[in-house]
Amino acid sequence: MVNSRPTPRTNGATALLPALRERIARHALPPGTKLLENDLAIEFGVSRAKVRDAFGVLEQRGLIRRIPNRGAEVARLDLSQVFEIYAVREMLEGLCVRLAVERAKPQSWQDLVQLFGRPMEAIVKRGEFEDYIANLDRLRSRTLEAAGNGVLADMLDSINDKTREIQRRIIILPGRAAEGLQQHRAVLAAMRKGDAAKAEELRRANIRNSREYLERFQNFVL
Amino acid sequence: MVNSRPTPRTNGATALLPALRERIARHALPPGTKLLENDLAIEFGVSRAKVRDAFGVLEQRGLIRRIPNRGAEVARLDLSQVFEIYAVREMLEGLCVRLAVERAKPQSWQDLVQLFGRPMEAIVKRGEFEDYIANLDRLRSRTLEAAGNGVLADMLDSINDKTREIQRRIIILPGRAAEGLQQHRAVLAAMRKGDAAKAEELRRANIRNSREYLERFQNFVL
DNA sequence: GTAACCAATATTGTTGACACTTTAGTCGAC
DNA sequence: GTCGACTAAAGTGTCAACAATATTGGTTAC
Repeated sequence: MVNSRPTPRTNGATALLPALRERIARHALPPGTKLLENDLAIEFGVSRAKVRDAFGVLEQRGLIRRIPNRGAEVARLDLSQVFEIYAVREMLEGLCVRLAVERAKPQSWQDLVQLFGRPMEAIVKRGEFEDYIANLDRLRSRTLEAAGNGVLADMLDSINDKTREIQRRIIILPGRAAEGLQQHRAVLAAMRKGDAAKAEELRRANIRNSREYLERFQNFVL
Repeated sequence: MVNSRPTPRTNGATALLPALRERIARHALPPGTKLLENDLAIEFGVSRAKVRDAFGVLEQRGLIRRIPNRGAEVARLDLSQVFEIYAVREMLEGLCVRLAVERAKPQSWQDLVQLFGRPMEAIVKRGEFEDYIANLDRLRSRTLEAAGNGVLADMLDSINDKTREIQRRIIILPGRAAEGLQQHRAVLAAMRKGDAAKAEELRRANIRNSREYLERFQNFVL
């Protein structure tokens, strides 16, 4: 049994897919959870066929695994897959930042530069990880938007779904948030100056660094 | 009506999805072609539901476009999307070559170095584009395999499906095959020496160059 | 006590019928 | 002759019943 709330009364049909994506990404449905077509159909008030359709999409995105006649379960990422993702992510996030800098006016980053100054420092000091992550997402989505590349956006989205929870666990590792903040500041400084190449390299270094934390603390994170 | 052969007597159910992918990628089904669920169900000897499932996957991969109640048609790539793909492709193919060089023994590329010497030169001279492309695919799949990154492989596969036909048209542009061959040789030389960084940069330059051809001859290609 | 079997149940897979939407064509008013 | 409303046809979307497969729990033989 997955979840016995009667219904989270949003419009079921439309909400099904995004809702599942969300739950899987945040590990509200942790890896290995069996997904029963009937239960979900009832919970969301849709037919089983629709649930099946949604499963198809989720499988394609690599969020669930389906075994014929045995149903679907939330996909488990093993360490090697995570590292594979990191290698790709480093390239794509770097590209994203570079494109964003090339296409947007340097002063358009000013508000983010400021946000990542004192306010973020305070957030890190107080250990307010939720706010930290929310601001990181803000930076991320602003950059993606400025990059103006839909294909890239799709790929990064897909990667993000799979590693959101892992990123959260890395952020709360000792010293990581503070170190990450320094790096994001450096990236933003380069963006603010309009130095696309430098911003790209700094962003890549930032992701490599995050990856190193994962490597060091992998037992804790996975 | 899409195709009225009674059945291409492979096992329908299994063959449906790859077959459609193939036909779309080679423009056997050109962009804009309407795909009728019933016709395909009959042609492949499967139920409409299966066709629908396959459509779901194809839509997710960006190969077809579905409009509610109006059916599915082969997706049209406009120029801006193609350039978006090229930006991503440059990064990912570069990564792919770098990983391959880092993980494989340098001498493992020897046979490809030789293939891309005299034999390929002769192929280019004679304008045997099919063979040229076949060998390019060989290089490509060897590199992907050596890179050993499944996530990357999926993404490049997906990109390839969408741009296979365009790449073919670029290759037959005046001078492109010869120029491309020089570049691939340079990449392979770096790979053979085990110089991952150089191989990556050369591969990226190769793709940028291909992109420039597209830019220059876009009216002919699209 | 354990292992092998079997029946009962739960779950997924498939099918066909039906409802809804769009499209194309026809007829008639102006 | 042209425009619009109506009708018929074609195609997609939905659902519920049915079939096939896997799982569970209990029973028996050893």
